[in-house]
Amino acid sequence: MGIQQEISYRLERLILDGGLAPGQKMPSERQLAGRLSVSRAIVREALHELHGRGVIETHHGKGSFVASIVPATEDLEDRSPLMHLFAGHPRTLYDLLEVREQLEGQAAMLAAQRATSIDRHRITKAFRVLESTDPLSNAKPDHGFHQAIVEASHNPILVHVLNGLKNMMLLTVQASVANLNPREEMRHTIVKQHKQIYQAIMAARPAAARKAAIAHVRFVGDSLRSLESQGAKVIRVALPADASVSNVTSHR
Amino acid sequence: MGIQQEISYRLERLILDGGLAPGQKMPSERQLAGRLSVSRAIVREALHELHGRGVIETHHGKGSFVASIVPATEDLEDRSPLMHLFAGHPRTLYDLLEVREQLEGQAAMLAAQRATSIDRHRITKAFRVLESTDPLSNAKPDHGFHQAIVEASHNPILVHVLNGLKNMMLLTVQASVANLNPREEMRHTIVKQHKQIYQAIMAARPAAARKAAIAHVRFVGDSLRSLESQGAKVIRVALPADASVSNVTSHR
DNA sequence: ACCCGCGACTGGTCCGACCAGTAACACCTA
DNA sequence: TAGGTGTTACTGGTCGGACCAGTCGCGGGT
Repeated sequence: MGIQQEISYRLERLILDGGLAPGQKMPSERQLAGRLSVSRAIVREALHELHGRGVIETHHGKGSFVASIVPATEDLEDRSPLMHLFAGHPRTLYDLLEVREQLEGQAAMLAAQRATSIDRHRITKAFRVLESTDPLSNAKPDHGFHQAIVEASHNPILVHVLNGLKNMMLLTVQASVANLNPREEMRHTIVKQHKQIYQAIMAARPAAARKAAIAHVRFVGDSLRSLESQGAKVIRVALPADASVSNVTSHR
Repeated sequence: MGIQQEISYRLERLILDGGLAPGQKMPSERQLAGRLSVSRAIVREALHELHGRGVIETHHGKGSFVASIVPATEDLEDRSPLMHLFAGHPRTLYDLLEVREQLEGQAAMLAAQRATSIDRHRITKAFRVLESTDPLSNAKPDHGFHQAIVEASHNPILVHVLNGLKNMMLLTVQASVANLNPREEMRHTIVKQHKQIYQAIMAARPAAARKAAIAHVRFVGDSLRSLESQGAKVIRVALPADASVSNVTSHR
Protein backbone atom coordinates (compact mmCIF):
# COMPACT_ATOMS: atom_id res chain seq x y z
CA MET A 1 0.00 0.00 0.00
CA GLY A 2 1.30 3.43 -0.98
CA ILE A 3 2.29 6.16 1.38
CA GLN A 4 -0.67 8.32 0.45
CA GLN A 5 -3.01 5.43 1.12
CA GLU A 6 -1.54 4.94 4.52
CA ILE A 7 -1.77 8.62 5.37
CA SER A 8 -5.43 8.87 4.43
CA TYR A 9 -6.09 5.68 6.33
CA ARG A 10 -4.34 6.96 9.45
CA LEU A 11 -6.17 10.27 9.29
CA GLU A 12 -9.49 8.58 8.82
CA ARG A 13 -8.88 6.27 11.73
CA LEU A 14 -7.83 9.22 13.82
CA ILE A 15 -11.17 10.83 13.13
CA LEU A 16 -13.31 7.75 13.49
CA ASP A 17 -11.63 6.69 16.68
CA GLY A 18 -12.67 9.95 18.19
CA GLY A 19 -9.27 11.56 18.27
CA LEU A 20 -10.87 14.37 16.34
CA ALA A 21 -14.41 15.38 17.06
CA PRO A 22 -16.88 16.51 14.39
CA GLY A 23 -16.43 20.15 13.53
CA GLN A 24 -12.99 20.22 15.00
CA LYS A 25 -10.16 21.80 13.07
CA MET A 26 -7.49 19.52 11.73
CA PRO A 27 -3.80 20.37 11.87
CA SER A 28 -2.60 22.43 8.94
CA GLU A 29 -1.30 20.64 5.88
CA ARG A 30 2.22 21.78 6.60
CA GLN A 31 2.03 20.54 10.16
CA LEU A 32 0.71 17.16 9.07
CA ALA A 33 3.38 16.90 6.42
CA GLY A 34 6.07 17.63 8.96
CA ARG A 35 4.71 15.41 11.68
CA LEU A 36 4.09 12.47 9.38
CA SER A 37 7.34 13.01 7.53
CA VAL A 38 5.81 13.15 4.08
CA SER A 39 5.56 15.82 1.46
CA ARG A 40 2.74 18.28 1.60
CA ALA A 41 1.51 17.02 -1.77
CA ILE A 42 0.87 13.60 -0.23
CA VAL A 43 -1.04 15.14 2.62
CA ARG A 44 -3.14 17.11 0.19
CA GLU A 45 -3.94 14.03 -1.86
CA ALA A 46 -4.94 12.14 1.26
CA LEU A 47 -7.14 15.02 2.37
CA HIS A 48 -8.78 15.16 -1.02
CA GLU A 49 -9.58 11.49 -0.74
CA LEU A 50 -11.21 12.05 2.62
CA HIS A 51 -13.04 15.00 1.16
CA GLY A 52 -14.35 12.72 -1.55
CA ARG A 53 -15.72 10.45 1.14
CA GLY A 54 -17.37 13.34 2.88
CA VAL A 55 -15.28 12.91 5.98
CA ILE A 56 -13.72 16.34 5.73
CA GLU A 57 -14.50 19.90 4.72
CA THR A 58 -11.82 22.37 3.85
CA HIS A 59 -11.98 26.14 3.69
CA HIS A 60 -9.44 28.30 1.96
CA GLY A 61 -7.48 30.35 4.44
CA LYS A 62 -9.06 28.70 7.46
CA GLY A 63 -8.21 25.04 7.41
CA SER A 64 -9.73 21.59 7.16
CA PHE A 65 -12.46 20.46 9.49
CA VAL A 66 -13.97 17.15 10.39
CA ALA A 67 -17.34 16.96 8.70
CA SER A 68 -20.15 17.70 11.09
CA ILE A 69 -21.96 14.43 10.99
CA VAL A 70 -21.20 10.86 10.15
CA PRO A 71 -24.80 9.83 10.43
CA ALA A 72 -24.98 6.29 11.64
CA THR A 73 -28.65 6.24 10.80
CA GLU A 74 -28.04 6.94 7.17
CA ASP A 75 -28.01 3.69 5.32
CA LEU A 76 -25.13 2.65 3.19
CA GLU A 77 -27.33 3.01 0.20
CA ASP A 78 -27.36 6.75 0.49
CA ARG A 79 -23.62 6.89 0.63
CA SER A 80 -23.10 4.77 -2.42
CA PRO A 81 -20.98 6.29 -5.14
CA LEU A 82 -24.10 6.52 -7.24
CA MET A 83 -25.83 8.92 -4.94
CA HIS A 84 -22.81 11.05 -4.67
CA LEU A 85 -22.37 11.11 -8.38
CA PHE A 86 -25.95 11.90 -9.03
CA ALA A 87 -26.44 14.67 -6.59
CA GLY A 88 -25.31 17.91 -8.12
CA HIS A 89 -25.27 16.75 -11.70
CA PRO A 90 -28.32 18.36 -13.26
CA ARG A 91 -28.49 15.95 -16.14
CA THR A 92 -29.14 13.14 -13.73
CA LEU A 93 -32.53 14.56 -12.97
CA TYR A 94 -33.52 14.21 -16.57
CA ASP A 95 -32.05 10.74 -16.79
CA LEU A 96 -34.25 9.91 -13.88
CA LEU A 97 -37.32 11.34 -15.54
CA GLU A 98 -36.46 9.55 -18.75
CA VAL A 99 -36.68 6.24 -16.95
CA ARG A 100 -39.69 7.21 -14.90
CA GLU A 101 -41.51 8.13 -18.05
CA GLN A 102 -41.55 4.53 -19.20
CA LEU A 103 -42.28 3.03 -15.84
CA GLU A 104 -45.06 5.40 -14.87
CA GLY A 105 -46.54 4.80 -18.28
CA GLN A 106 -46.49 1.09 -17.79
CA ALA A 107 -47.82 1.39 -14.28
CA ALA A 108 -50.78 3.38 -15.53
CA MET A 109 -51.36 0.92 -18.31
CA LEU A 110 -51.28 -2.08 -16.03
CA ALA A 111 -53.46 -0.29 -13.52
CA ALA A 112 -56.03 0.30 -16.22
CA GLN A 113 -55.96 -3.39 -17.01
CA ARG A 114 -55.77 -4.90 -13.60
CA ALA A 115 -57.19 -2.54 -11.04
CA THR A 116 -59.66 -4.27 -8.78
CA SER A 117 -62.60 -2.48 -7.30
CA ILE A 118 -60.58 -1.91 -4.17
CA ASP A 119 -57.76 -0.40 -6.18
CA ARG A 120 -60.19 1.83 -7.99
CA HIS A 121 -61.58 3.02 -4.74
CA ARG A 122 -58.14 3.85 -3.41
CA ILE A 123 -57.15 5.63 -6.57
CA THR A 124 -60.35 7.61 -6.55
CA LYS A 125 -59.80 8.59 -2.97
CA ALA A 126 -56.25 9.73 -3.69
CA PHE A 127 -57.45 11.63 -6.71
CA ARG A 128 -60.09 13.45 -4.68
CA VAL A 129 -57.48 14.52 -2.18
CA LEU A 130 -55.25 15.64 -5.00
CA GLU A 131 -58.05 17.69 -6.48
CA SER A 132 -59.10 19.31 -3.30
CA THR A 133 -55.66 20.17 -2.02
CA ASP A 134 -53.76 23.19 -3.01
CA PRO A 135 -50.83 21.68 -4.86
CA LEU A 136 -48.71 24.55 -3.70
CA SER A 137 -48.77 23.23 -0.18
CA ASN A 138 -46.87 20.01 -0.57
CA ALA A 139 -46.17 17.07 -2.76
CA LYS A 140 -47.82 14.43 -0.66
CA PRO A 141 -51.15 14.23 -2.46
CA ASP A 142 -49.37 14.04 -5.77
CA HIS A 143 -47.22 11.26 -4.48
CA GLY A 144 -50.18 9.46 -2.99
CA PHE A 145 -51.99 9.52 -6.29
CA HIS A 146 -49.11 8.08 -8.23
CA GLN A 147 -48.46 5.55 -5.51
CA ALA A 148 -52.03 4.30 -5.64
CA ILE A 149 -51.74 3.82 -9.38
CA VAL A 150 -48.47 1.97 -9.18
CA GLU A 151 -49.80 -0.36 -6.55
CA ALA A 152 -52.81 -1.05 -8.71
CA SER A 153 -50.46 -2.40 -11.34
CA HIS A 154 -50.10 -5.46 -9.12
CA ASN A 155 -46.49 -5.75 -10.06
CA PRO A 156 -44.30 -5.72 -6.95
CA ILE A 157 -41.15 -5.26 -8.97
CA LEU A 158 -42.54 -2.16 -10.57
CA VAL A 159 -43.51 -0.82 -7.17
CA HIS A 160 -40.04 -1.48 -5.87
CA VAL A 161 -38.18 0.11 -8.75
CA LEU A 162 -40.34 3.20 -8.90
CA ASN A 163 -39.97 3.58 -5.18
CA GLY A 164 -36.22 3.58 -5.55
CA LEU A 165 -36.37 6.15 -8.31
CA LYS A 166 -38.61 8.31 -6.21
CA ASN A 167 -36.05 8.30 -3.44
CA MET A 168 -33.40 9.35 -5.86
CA MET A 169 -35.62 12.14 -7.08
CA LEU A 170 -36.03 13.41 -3.58
CA LEU A 171 -32.29 13.40 -3.19
CA THR A 172 -31.87 15.39 -6.34
CA VAL A 173 -34.59 17.98 -6.33
CA GLN A 174 -37.43 19.07 -4.25
CA ALA A 175 -40.49 17.41 -5.64
CA SER A 176 -41.43 18.95 -8.92
CA VAL A 177 -44.59 20.40 -7.52
CA ALA A 178 -42.65 22.94 -5.54
CA ASN A 179 -40.99 24.25 -8.65
CA LEU A 180 -43.76 23.97 -11.12
CA ASN A 181 -46.95 25.01 -9.51
CA PRO A 182 -46.14 28.65 -9.08
CA ARG A 183 -46.60 28.95 -12.83
CA GLU A 184 -50.32 29.11 -13.16
CA GLU A 185 -50.64 27.62 -16.60
CA MET A 186 -48.34 24.77 -15.73
CA ARG A 187 -50.35 23.99 -12.68
CA HIS A 188 -53.46 23.90 -14.79
CA THR A 189 -51.86 21.54 -17.28
CA ILE A 190 -50.77 19.20 -14.57
CA VAL A 191 -54.20 19.08 -13.00
CA LYS A 192 -55.61 18.31 -16.41
CA GLN A 193 -53.10 15.54 -16.97
CA HIS A 194 -53.88 13.99 -13.63
CA LYS A 195 -57.48 13.95 -14.58
CA GLN A 196 -56.74 12.30 -17.91
CA ILE A 197 -54.73 9.59 -16.24
CA TYR A 198 -57.41 9.03 -13.68
CA GLN A 199 -60.21 8.82 -16.19
CA ALA A 200 -58.29 6.49 -18.49
CA ILE A 201 -57.61 4.10 -15.67
CA MET A 202 -61.21 4.22 -14.48
CA ALA A 203 -62.44 3.63 -17.99
CA ALA A 204 -60.07 0.66 -18.25
CA ARG A 205 -58.35 2.08 -21.28
CA PRO A 206 -54.75 0.88 -20.93
CA ALA A 207 -53.29 2.55 -23.97
CA ALA A 208 -54.81 5.89 -23.11
CA ALA A 209 -53.64 5.61 -19.53
CA ARG A 210 -50.11 4.86 -20.59
CA LYS A 211 -50.05 7.70 -23.05
CA ALA A 212 -51.41 10.14 -20.51
CA ALA A 213 -48.92 9.10 -17.84
CA ILE A 214 -46.00 9.36 -20.22
CA ALA A 215 -47.15 12.75 -21.37
CA HIS A 216 -47.43 13.82 -17.77
CA VAL A 217 -43.89 12.84 -16.80
CA ARG A 218 -42.52 14.29 -19.98
CA PHE A 219 -44.32 17.54 -19.38
CA VAL A 220 -42.85 17.78 -15.92
CA GLY A 221 -39.39 17.18 -17.32
CA ASP A 222 -39.80 19.67 -20.13
CA SER A 223 -41.12 22.25 -17.72
CA LEU A 224 -38.19 21.81 -15.39
CA ARG A 225 -35.86 22.07 -18.33
CA SER A 226 -37.36 25.28 -19.58
CA LEU A 227 -37.46 26.73 -16.10
CA GLU A 228 -33.84 25.91 -15.63
CA SER A 229 -32.86 27.36 -18.96
CA GLN A 230 -34.69 30.53 -18.06
CA GLY A 231 -32.27 30.95 -15.24
CA ALA A 232 -34.69 30.03 -12.53
CA LYS A 233 -32.67 27.82 -10.28
CA VAL A 234 -34.27 24.50 -9.62
CA ILE A 235 -34.43 24.15 -5.91
CA ARG A 236 -32.15 21.38 -4.89
CA VAL A 237 -32.36 19.70 -1.58
CA ALA A 238 -29.65 20.56 0.83
CA LEU A 239 -28.29 17.12 1.52
CA PRO A 240 -27.23 17.68 5.12
CA ALA A 241 -30.00 16.47 7.34
CA ASP A 242 -33.11 17.58 5.58
CA ALA A 243 -36.22 16.45 7.34
CA SER A 244 -38.12 14.97 4.44
CA VAL A 245 -35.10 13.27 3.00
CA SER A 246 -34.06 11.61 6.17
CA ASN A 247 -37.59 10.42 6.66
CA VAL A 248 -37.66 8.85 3.29
CA THR A 249 -34.30 7.24 3.57
CA SER A 250 -34.70 5.92 7.04
CA HIS A 251 -38.02 4.29 6.42
CA ARG A 252 -36.66 1.48 4.34
CA MET B 1 -15.21 27.11 -6.92
CA GLY B 2 -11.56 26.15 -7.14
CA ILE B 3 -9.83 24.75 -10.14
CA GLN B 4 -9.43 21.33 -8.59
CA GLN B 5 -13.13 21.22 -7.80
CA GLU B 6 -13.96 22.03 -11.35
CA ILE B 7 -11.61 19.40 -12.69
CA SER B 8 -13.07 16.65 -10.56
CA TYR B 9 -16.54 17.81 -11.50
CA ARG B 10 -15.71 17.75 -15.18
CA LEU B 11 -14.19 14.32 -14.96
CA GLU B 12 -17.23 13.10 -13.11
CA ARG B 13 -19.51 14.48 -15.76
CA LEU B 14 -17.36 12.93 -18.43
CA ILE B 15 -17.96 9.57 -16.84
CA LEU B 16 -21.66 10.08 -16.29
CA ASP B 17 -22.28 11.29 -19.79
CA GLY B 18 -20.87 8.07 -21.05
CA GLY B 19 -17.73 9.56 -22.47
CA LEU B 20 -16.01 7.02 -20.32
CA ALA B 21 -17.60 3.66 -19.74
CA PRO B 22 -17.14 1.52 -16.64
CA GLY B 23 -13.88 -0.36 -16.72
CA GLN B 24 -12.47 1.90 -19.35
CA LYS B 25 -9.04 3.40 -18.94
CA MET B 26 -8.82 7.09 -18.32
CA PRO B 27 -6.25 9.31 -20.00
CA SER B 28 -2.95 9.48 -18.19
CA GLU B 29 -2.46 12.14 -15.55
CA ARG B 30 0.01 13.97 -17.76
CA GLN B 31 -2.40 13.94 -20.68
CA LEU B 32 -5.25 15.23 -18.56
CA ALA B 33 -3.03 17.93 -17.12
CA GLY B 34 -2.03 19.04 -20.58
CA ARG B 35 -5.47 18.85 -22.10
CA LEU B 36 -7.15 20.64 -19.23
CA SER B 37 -4.33 23.14 -18.91
CA VAL B 38 -3.70 22.54 -15.24
CA SER B 39 -0.79 21.15 -13.31
CA ARG B 40 -0.46 17.47 -12.78
CA ALA B 41 -0.78 17.97 -9.05
CA ILE B 42 -4.30 19.31 -9.54
CA VAL B 43 -5.23 16.38 -11.68
CA ARG B 44 -3.90 14.03 -9.06
CA GLU B 45 -5.89 15.72 -6.32
CA ALA B 46 -9.05 15.55 -8.40
CA LEU B 47 -8.45 11.88 -9.12
CA HIS B 48 -7.90 11.20 -5.44
CA GLU B 49 -11.22 12.81 -4.71
CA LEU B 50 -12.95 10.60 -7.24
CA HIS B 51 -11.11 7.65 -5.80
CA GLY B 52 -12.47 8.55 -2.40
CA ARG B 53 -15.94 8.35 -3.84
CA GLY B 54 -15.29 4.98 -5.40
CA VAL B 55 -15.73 6.32 -8.90
CA ILE B 56 -12.22 5.44 -9.93
CA GLU B 57 -9.56 2.84 -9.41
CA THR B 58 -5.92 3.49 -10.10
CA HIS B 59 -3.10 1.03 -10.58
CA HIS B 60 0.53 1.93 -10.41
CA GLY B 61 2.16 1.68 -13.79
CA LYS B 62 -1.08 0.95 -15.60
CA GLY B 63 -3.38 3.90 -15.16
CA SER B 64 -6.71 4.94 -13.72
CA PHE B 65 -9.90 3.15 -14.59
CA VAL B 66 -13.54 3.98 -14.26
CA ALA B 67 -14.94 1.80 -11.54
CA SER B 68 -18.05 -0.16 -12.28
CA ILE B 69 -20.69 2.30 -11.28
CA VAL B 70 -23.03 -0.14 -9.70
CA PRO B 71 -21.25 -2.51 -7.40
CA ALA B 72 -22.07 -0.86 -4.11
CA THR B 73 -25.79 -0.77 -4.70
CA GLU B 74 -25.65 -4.11 -6.35
CA ASP B 75 -24.62 -5.74 -3.15
CA LEU B 76 -27.21 -3.93 -1.17
CA GLU B 77 -29.96 -4.85 -3.50
CA ASP B 78 -29.04 -8.47 -3.33
CA ARG B 79 -29.52 -8.34 0.39
CA SER B 80 -32.69 -6.36 0.21
CA PRO B 81 -35.62 -7.95 1.98
CA LEU B 82 -37.38 -7.96 -1.35
CA MET B 83 -35.07 -10.62 -2.63
CA HIS B 84 -36.19 -12.92 0.03
CA LEU B 85 -39.79 -12.34 -0.87
CA PHE B 86 -39.32 -12.72 -4.55
CA ALA B 87 -37.24 -15.81 -4.71
CA GLY B 88 -39.46 -18.76 -5.23
CA HIS B 89 -42.54 -16.91 -6.37
CA PRO B 90 -42.89 -17.85 -10.01
CA ARG B 91 -44.99 -14.87 -10.91
CA THR B 92 -42.17 -12.59 -9.90
CA LEU B 93 -40.23 -13.69 -12.93
CA TYR B 94 -42.93 -12.38 -15.21
CA ASP B 95 -43.28 -9.20 -13.24
CA LEU B 96 -39.59 -8.76 -13.74
CA LEU B 97 -39.86 -9.33 -17.44
CA GLU B 98 -42.79 -6.97 -17.64
CA VAL B 99 -40.65 -4.17 -16.29
CA ARG B 100 -37.60 -5.15 -18.26
CA GLU B 101 -39.64 -5.04 -21.40
CA GLN B 102 -40.10 -1.31 -21.07
CA LEU B 103 -36.62 -0.55 -19.92
CA GLU B 104 -34.82 -2.66 -22.47
CA GLY B 105 -37.00 -1.06 -25.09
CA GLN B 106 -36.06 2.38 -23.96
CA ALA B 107 -32.41 1.45 -23.69
CA ALA B 108 -32.40 0.24 -27.27
CA MET B 109 -34.21 3.36 -28.39
CA LEU B 110 -31.80 5.66 -26.65
CA ALA B 111 -28.85 3.67 -27.89
CA ALA B 112 -30.09 4.09 -31.43
CA GLN B 113 -30.26 7.81 -30.83
CA ARG B 114 -27.14 8.43 -28.84
CA ALA B 115 -24.57 5.75 -29.53
CA THR B 116 -21.19 7.19 -30.31
CA SER B 117 -18.78 5.53 -32.67
CA ILE B 118 -17.10 3.93 -29.69
CA ASP B 119 -20.42 2.60 -28.46
CA ARG B 120 -21.19 1.24 -31.88
CA HIS B 121 -17.89 -0.49 -31.98
CA ARG B 122 -18.47 -2.09 -28.61
CA ILE B 123 -21.96 -3.17 -29.51
CA THR B 124 -20.75 -4.65 -32.77
CA LYS B 125 -18.03 -6.52 -30.97
CA ALA B 126 -20.47 -7.91 -28.45
CA PHE B 127 -22.82 -8.87 -31.23
CA ARG B 128 -20.10 -10.74 -33.09
CA VAL B 129 -19.30 -12.69 -29.97
CA LEU B 130 -22.97 -13.43 -29.49
CA GLU B 131 -23.26 -14.67 -33.04
CA SER B 132 -20.23 -16.85 -32.97
CA THR B 133 -20.86 -18.42 -29.59
CA ASP B 134 -23.03 -21.39 -29.03
CA PRO B 135 -25.84 -19.94 -26.95
CA LEU B 136 -26.26 -23.24 -25.23
CA SER B 137 -22.97 -22.82 -23.50
CA ASN B 138 -23.70 -19.87 -21.28
CA ALA B 139 -25.51 -16.60 -20.98
CA LYS B 140 -22.50 -14.36 -20.90
CA PRO B 141 -22.47 -13.28 -24.53
CA ASP B 142 -26.15 -12.52 -24.35
CA HIS B 143 -25.62 -10.44 -21.27
CA GLY B 144 -22.65 -8.68 -22.81
CA PHE B 145 -24.70 -7.69 -25.82
CA HIS B 146 -27.53 -6.24 -23.79
CA GLN B 147 -25.09 -4.57 -21.48
CA ALA B 148 -23.33 -2.83 -24.34
CA ILE B 149 -26.64 -1.50 -25.58
CA VAL B 150 -27.73 -0.23 -22.20
CA GLU B 151 -24.48 1.57 -21.67
CA ALA B 152 -24.82 3.17 -25.07
CA SER B 153 -28.03 4.77 -23.84
CA HIS B 154 -25.82 7.13 -21.87
CA ASN B 155 -28.30 7.12 -19.05
CA PRO B 156 -26.59 6.04 -15.83
CA ILE B 157 -29.89 5.64 -14.05
CA LEU B 158 -31.11 3.24 -16.66
CA VAL B 159 -27.86 1.30 -16.40
CA HIS B 160 -28.25 1.12 -12.69
CA VAL B 161 -31.85 0.00 -12.65
CA LEU B 162 -31.46 -2.60 -15.34
CA ASN B 163 -28.43 -3.93 -13.58
CA GLY B 164 -30.47 -4.37 -10.46
CA LEU B 165 -33.19 -6.17 -12.37
CA LYS B 166 -30.64 -8.39 -13.99
CA ASN B 167 -29.38 -9.43 -10.59
CA MET B 168 -32.89 -10.26 -9.55
CA MET B 169 -33.34 -12.32 -12.65
CA LEU B 170 -30.23 -14.28 -11.92
CA LEU B 171 -31.53 -14.97 -8.47
CA THR B 172 -34.82 -16.17 -9.81
CA VAL B 173 -34.00 -18.26 -12.81
CA GLN B 174 -31.06 -19.33 -14.77
CA ALA B 175 -30.78 -16.97 -17.68
CA SER B 176 -33.42 -17.68 -20.21
CA VAL B 177 -30.91 -19.05 -22.62
CA ALA B 178 -30.56 -22.20 -20.62
CA ASN B 179 -34.24 -22.89 -20.83
CA LEU B 180 -35.04 -21.68 -24.25
CA ASN B 181 -32.31 -22.67 -26.56
CA PRO B 182 -32.92 -26.39 -26.52
CA ARG B 183 -35.97 -25.66 -28.61
CA GLU B 184 -34.50 -25.15 -31.99
CA GLU B 185 -37.14 -22.82 -33.37
CA MET B 186 -36.99 -20.61 -30.31
CA ARG B 187 -33.27 -20.33 -30.54
CA HIS B 188 -33.62 -19.30 -34.14
CA THR B 189 -36.16 -16.65 -33.27
CA ILE B 190 -33.97 -15.20 -30.58
CA VAL B 191 -30.98 -14.99 -32.86
CA LYS B 192 -33.15 -13.25 -35.39
CA GLN B 193 -34.42 -10.80 -32.78
CA HIS B 194 -30.92 -9.99 -31.65
CA LYS B 195 -30.02 -9.23 -35.21
CA GLN B 196 -33.02 -6.94 -35.58
CA ILE B 197 -32.11 -5.03 -32.48
CA TYR B 198 -28.53 -4.74 -33.59
CA GLN B 199 -29.38 -3.53 -37.05
CA ALA B 200 -31.93 -1.02 -35.84
CA ILE B 201 -29.42 0.53 -33.47
CA MET B 202 -26.72 0.64 -36.09
CA ALA B 203 -29.13 2.20 -38.55
CA ALA B 204 -30.02 4.79 -35.92
CA ARG B 205 -33.68 3.90 -36.02
CA PRO B 206 -34.89 4.48 -32.45
CA ALA B 207 -38.50 3.40 -32.89
CA ALA B 208 -37.51 0.19 -34.63
CA ALA B 209 -34.89 -0.56 -32.01
CA ARG B 210 -37.37 -0.08 -29.21
CA LYS B 211 -39.95 -2.24 -30.87
CA ALA B 212 -37.47 -5.00 -31.54
CA ALA B 213 -36.15 -4.99 -27.99
CA ILE B 214 -39.63 -5.07 -26.51
CA ALA B 215 -40.61 -7.89 -28.81
CA HIS B 216 -37.51 -9.76 -27.76
CA VAL B 217 -38.15 -9.53 -24.06
CA ARG B 218 -41.80 -10.35 -24.55
CA PHE B 219 -40.94 -13.37 -26.63
CA VAL B 220 -38.63 -14.64 -23.94
CA GLY B 221 -41.36 -14.20 -21.37
CA ASP B 222 -44.02 -15.86 -23.50
CA SER B 223 -41.74 -18.75 -24.26
CA LEU B 224 -41.01 -19.32 -20.62
CA ARG B 225 -44.69 -19.16 -19.89
CA SER B 226 -45.61 -21.69 -22.52
CA LEU B 227 -42.81 -23.97 -21.49
CA GLU B 228 -43.96 -23.84 -17.95
CA SER B 229 -47.56 -24.48 -18.86
CA GLN B 230 -46.47 -27.49 -20.84
CA GLY B 231 -45.23 -28.96 -17.66
CA ALA B 232 -41.59 -28.50 -18.41
CA LYS B 233 -40.13 -27.26 -15.21
CA VAL B 234 -38.34 -24.01 -15.56
CA ILE B 235 -34.95 -24.58 -14.17
CA ARG B 236 -34.54 -22.37 -11.20
CA VAL B 237 -31.24 -21.61 -9.75
CA ALA B 238 -30.48 -23.56 -6.67
CA LEU B 239 -29.90 -20.59 -4.45
CA PRO B 240 -26.87 -21.23 -2.36
CA ALA B 241 -29.70 -21.05 0.06
CA ASP B 242 -27.53 -21.44 3.08
CA ALA B 243 -25.43 -18.39 2.41
CA SER B 244 -27.51 -15.74 0.73
CA VAL B 245 -30.86 -16.40 2.29
CA SER B 246 -29.65 -16.57 5.81
CA ASN B 247 -27.74 -13.39 5.25
CA VAL B 248 -30.83 -11.65 4.09
CA THR B 249 -32.90 -12.73 6.99
CA SER B 250 -30.33 -12.01 9.61
CA HIS B 251 -29.24 -8.64 8.41
CA ARG B 252 -32.29 -6.83 9.59
C1' DA C 1 -12.65 54.39 20.80
C1' DC C 2 -12.61 53.14 16.18
C1' DC C 3 -10.69 51.91 11.84
C1' DC C 4 -7.07 50.34 8.83
C1' DG C 5 -3.37 47.79 7.27
C1' DC C 6 0.29 44.93 7.97
C1' DG C 7 1.93 40.36 8.86
C1' DA C 8 1.51 35.63 9.91
C1' DC C 9 -1.09 32.19 9.43
C1' DT C 10 -4.27 29.01 6.30
C1' DG C 11 -5.17 26.33 1.84
C1' DG C 12 -4.57 26.54 -3.67
C1' DT C 13 -1.64 26.08 -7.68
C1' DC C 14 2.33 25.35 -10.21
C1' DC C 15 6.87 23.47 -11.64
C1' DG C 16 10.46 20.23 -12.46
C1' DA C 17 12.75 16.43 -10.92
C1' DC C 18 13.19 11.70 -9.69
C1' DC C 19 11.50 6.92 -8.10
C1' DA C 20 8.79 2.82 -9.21
C1' DG C 21 5.75 -0.35 -11.52
C1' DT C 22 4.22 -2.15 -16.39
C1' DA C 23 4.09 -3.74 -20.99
C1' DA C 24 5.64 -4.20 -25.62
C1' DC C 25 9.24 -5.20 -28.57
C1' DA C 26 13.51 -6.18 -30.42
C1' DC C 27 17.31 -8.90 -29.46
C1' DC C 28 20.18 -12.51 -28.15
C1' DT C 29 20.72 -17.10 -26.55
C1' DA C 30 19.86 -22.20 -26.05
C1' DT D 1 12.65 -21.89 -33.86
C1' DA D 2 11.39 -21.15 -29.02
C1' DG D 3 12.33 -18.89 -25.05
C1' DG D 4 14.28 -15.79 -22.01
C1' DT D 5 16.13 -11.09 -21.46
C1' DG D 6 17.12 -6.44 -21.86
C1' DT D 7 15.76 -1.85 -23.49
C1' DT D 8 12.60 1.60 -23.70
C1' DA D 9 8.74 4.27 -23.33
C1' DC D 10 5.05 4.59 -21.12
C1' DT D 11 2.13 4.66 -16.47
C1' DG D 12 1.37 6.42 -11.50
C1' DG D 13 3.98 7.84 -6.81
C1' DT D 14 6.78 11.06 -4.19
C1' DC D 15 9.36 15.01 -3.32
C1' DG D 16 10.69 20.03 -2.30
C1' DG D 17 10.23 24.52 -3.02
C1' DA D 18 8.19 28.42 -4.97
C1' DC D 19 4.42 31.58 -5.34
C1' DC D 20 -0.69 33.01 -5.24
C1' DA D 21 -4.83 33.78 -2.47
C1' DG D 22 -8.01 33.97 1.30
C1' DT D 23 -8.43 34.80 6.67
C1' DC D 24 -7.68 36.66 11.01
C1' DG D 25 -5.68 39.14 14.69
C1' DC D 26 -2.82 42.58 16.48
C1' DG D 27 -0.85 47.04 16.61
C1' DG D 28 -0.63 51.69 15.13
C1' DG D 29 -2.75 55.68 13.45
C1' DT D 30 -6.70 58.87 13.55
